Order: sequence, then C-alpha cells, then structure tokens
Amino acid sequence: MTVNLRQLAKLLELSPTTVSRALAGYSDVSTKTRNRVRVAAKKHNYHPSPVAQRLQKGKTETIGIALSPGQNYFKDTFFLDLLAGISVSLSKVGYDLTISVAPDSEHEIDSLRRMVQGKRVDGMILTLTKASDERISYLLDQEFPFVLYGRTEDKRPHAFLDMDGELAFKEACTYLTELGHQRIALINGEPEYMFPAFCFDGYRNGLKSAGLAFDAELVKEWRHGDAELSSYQQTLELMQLPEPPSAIVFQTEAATGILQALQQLQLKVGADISLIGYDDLEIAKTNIPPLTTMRPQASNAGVRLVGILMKILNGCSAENFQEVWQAEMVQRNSTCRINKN
Amino acid sequence: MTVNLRQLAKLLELSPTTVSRALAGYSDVSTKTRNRVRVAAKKHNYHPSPVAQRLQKGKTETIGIALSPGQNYFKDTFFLDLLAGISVSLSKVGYDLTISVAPDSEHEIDSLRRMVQGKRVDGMILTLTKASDERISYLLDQEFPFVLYGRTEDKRPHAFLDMDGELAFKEACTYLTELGHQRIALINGEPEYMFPAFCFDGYRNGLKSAGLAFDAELVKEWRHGDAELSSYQQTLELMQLPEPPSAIVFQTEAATGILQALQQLQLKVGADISLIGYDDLEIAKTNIPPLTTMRPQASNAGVRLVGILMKILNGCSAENFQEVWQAEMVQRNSTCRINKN
DNA sequence: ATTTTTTCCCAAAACGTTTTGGAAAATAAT
DNA sequence: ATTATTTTCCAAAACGTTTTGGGAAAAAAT
Repeated sequence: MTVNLRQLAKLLELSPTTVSRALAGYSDVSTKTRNRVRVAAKKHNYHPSPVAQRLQKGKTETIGIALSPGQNYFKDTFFLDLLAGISVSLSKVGYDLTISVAPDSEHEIDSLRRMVQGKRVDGMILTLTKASDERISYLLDQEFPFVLYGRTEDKRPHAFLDMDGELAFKEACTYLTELGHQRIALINGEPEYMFPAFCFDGYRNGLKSAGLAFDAELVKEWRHGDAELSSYQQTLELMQLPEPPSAIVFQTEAATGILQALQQLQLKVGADISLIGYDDLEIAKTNIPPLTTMRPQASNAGVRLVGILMKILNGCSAENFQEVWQAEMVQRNSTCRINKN
Repeated sequence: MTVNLRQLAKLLELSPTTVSRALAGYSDVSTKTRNRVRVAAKKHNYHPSPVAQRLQKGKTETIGIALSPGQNYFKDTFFLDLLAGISVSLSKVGYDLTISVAPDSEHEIDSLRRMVQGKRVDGMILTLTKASDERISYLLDQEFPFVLYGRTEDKRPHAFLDMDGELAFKEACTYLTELGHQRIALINGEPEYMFPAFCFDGYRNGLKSAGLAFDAELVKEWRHGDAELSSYQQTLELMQLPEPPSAIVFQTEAATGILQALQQLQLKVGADISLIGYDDLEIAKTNIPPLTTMRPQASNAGVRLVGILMKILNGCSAENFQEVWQAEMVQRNSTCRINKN
C-alpha cells in the first residue's frame, strides 16, 4: 500500500536522488520536475519513512522526558500543563515526544541512560530537579543536550528555565505583612528539591525585610508525594501553637489538606486566616473562597523549554539559556487585613 | 565514543553477522565465541542502535497515545495512574512510549494519522472513547493495531478493556436504596462519551430494580473539561428542587464542585446527604469525611492494555481481547442510612 | 564553431542493523 | 579413507532514506 522512495522514483522515471531532492526543495532540480514530483507524491500518498530518515541523518527528531511515578508528578496539574505546552510545540516542529516512567526512583537514572546511550532521543527535558541531581551530572558528563525546568547546584554550563520561587514567596510575605500579618507560616515541600529551597529563602527574606523574626516553629515540610495528608496534619499542628499563625504560604499542591484542616477547625479562610498558594491550580480558582496565588505561566514555559532545546540542538551553546521567570500575583479572597482581637 | 557493530566485529576479528547472532543468542555460534563476544560487548559498552534495528526489522518497538489538551485528560488522576501502568510495563518489554498532544480536538485525527502512516509506532492505545469515534474507524480502516481503554459503537472486531460503569452505577444505586434513599441524583459526564452513557444506564437500571421511578430532574450533565464548575452549580440546582435528592452518584472527577456546593449549603456529607463517586481519586481518600467510591484498578488496567497490545502485535486477533472489568465498592463515610424527618 | 558556464540529473556510498543462503572446518559414521 | 553430518562462521542483500561528487545536456559567451 504505502509507496516508498524507490517505487515513487520508478513511477516518475526519475532517480531516487532526484525525487528526494525535489521533495526537499533543492534548487538543483528544475521547477518543472519538482512540481511533477510533488504532485505524484501527493497522489500516491508518499511520506518518507521517519525511521530511515533517522538512520541516515543520525537524528531522531524525538525528545524525551523521564519520570518517576513515585514522585506523584501527575498529581501536580502544573506539570501537566507544562507537558501539554511541550508536546504541542514539539509537534509544530515535527518532533516526537517520548516519555518514560521509571518503575521507581532508583531506576530513574537507568531509564535516562536507556534514552541517551540508545540514542533514542536527541535531547531531554528534566523536571523536579534536585540540588544535587545524578541525572544532571550524567547528562553533563555525556555532553548530551538537555534543558531543565528548575535549577540545580551543578555549576557546569547548562540550560534551564525556572520560576523565581524566592521572589514569589518573598512577595507573598511582603504582601501579607502589608496587610498587618506578623505570624506567617510556611508549609513547604522537601528542601532536597531545588524549588522548595528557593521558596524557603524567599520566605525568610520576606520576613526579614519586613522586620519580622524567623520562627522555626512556623515552618513545616511535607514529603514528596504526600502533600495532601501531611499538610493537613501540619496545619492542625500550626494552629495549635500557643501563638498560631494568621497567614500561611504554601505550594497550592498542598491546598486541599490545608483547607480541610482549617475547615475542621472552623476557621474562615480570608477572615480568620489568610492563605497564599504558589501555582494557580484549578482548586485555587474554584475553592470557596477562591485563593490568592502566585501564578507561573505553565504552558508558556513548556513552549519556551522546547524553543531552548531546539536552539541547543542547532548548535547554540547551552549557557546562553538560563532564564528565571517571575510568577504574577493573583489576588483573590483568601487574603485579608489582619483581624486584630 | 560509542562503538558500532562493525567496529566491535573488527576488534573481535569476527564478521558483523556472527557478532550480531552471538548477541542475539543464536545456537549457530559456538558457546566459546558467544561468550567472547558478550564480554567484549560489555567491555566496549556496545548497544545496538535502536534506529537501525527499527529500519531492518520494520518494527519501531514504540507504541503511541494521542491526546487532546482541551479535554483535560490530565486533570483526571485516574488517567495518569493508567499512564504510569502503561509506561512501566512497556519499558519492561523494551518498548518506548510516545505521546502526542494535539493542539485541539479537530487536530486529534491528524496527530493520529501522523503516527500511523509515518509508521512512528507499532500500535496505539486510545482513551476517552466516544460512541462514534473517527479515530477508531480510521484505525480499523487502516487495519492498524490498537487497543481501547473504553468502548465504542463500531461493531468491527477490535480489542478493548473497559470498566463496567453500568454495573458500578447500578450497584451504587442499589446500595443507596438499601440504605433507604428514594431520591438519588446523578451528576454525569457528557453522554457523547461512552463511559457516561453506561453510567446513565446503570443509574437507570439501579433505580428500576429497586422499584424507583426515574426523574429527569435528578440527572445533570457537565461538559468535558468543566467538571468542577458545572458540578458545583448543578449541585446547587439539585438541592433547590422542591424535593431535593438525599443522595448523589457521580464521577469523582466532579467531587470538588459537589463538595463545595454542599458545604456552602451547610449540608453535612454522610449525614444530610450521601455521596458515591466513581474513581477512587486522592480527594476521596483525603476528604473529610472520606468518600465512598467505586474503585477501578487503574495501573493494573494500564499493564493489561499493554499486555493485550503485545499479543495483538504478535499476531493474535484483536477480537479475542474484549474485557470489561468490575470496579469494587470502597465503603467510607460519605454514605449513611437516610435521615427520616 | 568552440569554449565556458549553467542547469538538471543521477550512481554510488553511507547510516547500523538482521536475515538469508551458503561454505569451510570439524566431527561422526561407514 | 571416504562419505555423511554437524558445527561454526560469513558475504551479500536488504530496510528507506540523504549526501557526495560528479557528468551530460543545454545555454551563454567567445
């Protein structure tokens, strides 16, 4: 059924070379035959075999993402918006996206290795980066093209795009202090990951520049993949302190747990307690009251990641692409001036 | 750096043929040289190029999933568990998974065509099937191997694995009637999709076999991608009826909206109103009170889908694989005997 | 009427495997 | 010592492209 180059060439009484070059638009084939070839190609529904092209060109026109299911990547709808941005913009440049989910985090590096040394992909996108991340050092060692969504401590030149978590949490704290809040709690992710570490810094700086003392009692950390339950318990603990917080900042991922704890304690969000989440997930928009959040541009980021990776694959050097984007604050009804009793 | 077959053969002073066959474990190479080859392959870190293998074998050892972002696939954590099951079990058999997200649902068929006629994948997995689904008729026309997660109305032989939504909703209704409920509402997905249609049937049959009349007022449908907001409004509408329901059955995807509406109305879940959701999503477990649900086995289903597809790729005929799995009821605290006033 | 240039086309090699169809060498049977 | 059989290996073809390095014909310049 499907016709290949040789067969098409025979039909046209031309050489495969000429047909190939005609379709590729080279100028050394006359416009007349070029058109003839194009018409015939369309008529016979000819499409060059991607596999054969890959072998010949030495490029797979495929990029990869390696995931670990234990990390609950998929519960984070931000990541999924990101994935949509990546996939759509990849298909626009004719690339495929292959995703590999490692059975567990120990095998994460194996599945990366499989992609890289099997030359199954031309480049990789990595997310959920750690401060010290063996995947990143592996890719750097191999000089394999990649771009990070997030940052890492490895100082060798590499490309990344990250949100400014530090600034976001600083701004959130500043905003809250301007509303009069003095006791602001942080419910954070694991500091092993890069992003929560930045969030913590921002939180601390925000308090500091408002002249507030740092109180370790007001900082909680949940473990990855356990945001919901931990944050529920941690919120209860926070509110049982002798001097409970009047505001909480957190990653919106953990919102459900926090909201449930507050509900159980009969505390009114946006009145008794103020909340600011990072990531403008669905729940933030639909919760009653809707939550004030810091909003990153997820699918834009996906598009940009692909843009960066394409440039790197075209020979641009990776250290030219190190971008930190700002999240914008979306003010809704979960924040209010402090209620002086 | 990376050594290829020819180079490895030269190092061993053997022909590429022999090296290839040694590595593949053929018996027409002596155990002695087979071992010699294996040692050398390990030593020089030789891995056959997947691309070259694909060209030669005519198989890509890749399977594909085509998605449409507008459909909010990714908000459904069930689908994501499914994806994890698929990916992990695919990697066990050495296959890659490529996912393509179409820019919108009009282009869904294009991205499918791209995979199929480009021979980018050996088989496809389709989800979110419609009663009349052009993707499915395309694949059947092309005689391209695929397996559905879900069902469709096309009668031509094909493989599918689906959950028995009809039975699940029937059981849910039966259970509720046994608890004394007489007014049971259904908040459903769009009946254009196959699954909600089955759910509706089950709901209707469940009422019927309990001797309850069907009341169209008690059935609501939200649009795909809008579960949260619609179900919120629809719950409010339901409860404002002259005779409001004492129980609601629904897809857990819509739980957030329903719960918020009930909370706003100051109705106690598990006391004033009973809820049963289909899909045991995170929210069902962590909500207070935790929700009674019908639980399908997501990642098992993913594993099985891959198993089925592999058999089809090995020549088994697709009509042998038509499976409908039961969901199990998980009783928690969102259901109670009806409160007679 | 030559020579030079331009236009248009193509044969062959290459990408890295696997499979096919023997052939040589070693072993067994006569 | 032959012949038959088994063991072990390999050359060549094939998978479907693109690129390289010309070469013949046509057009332009002399």
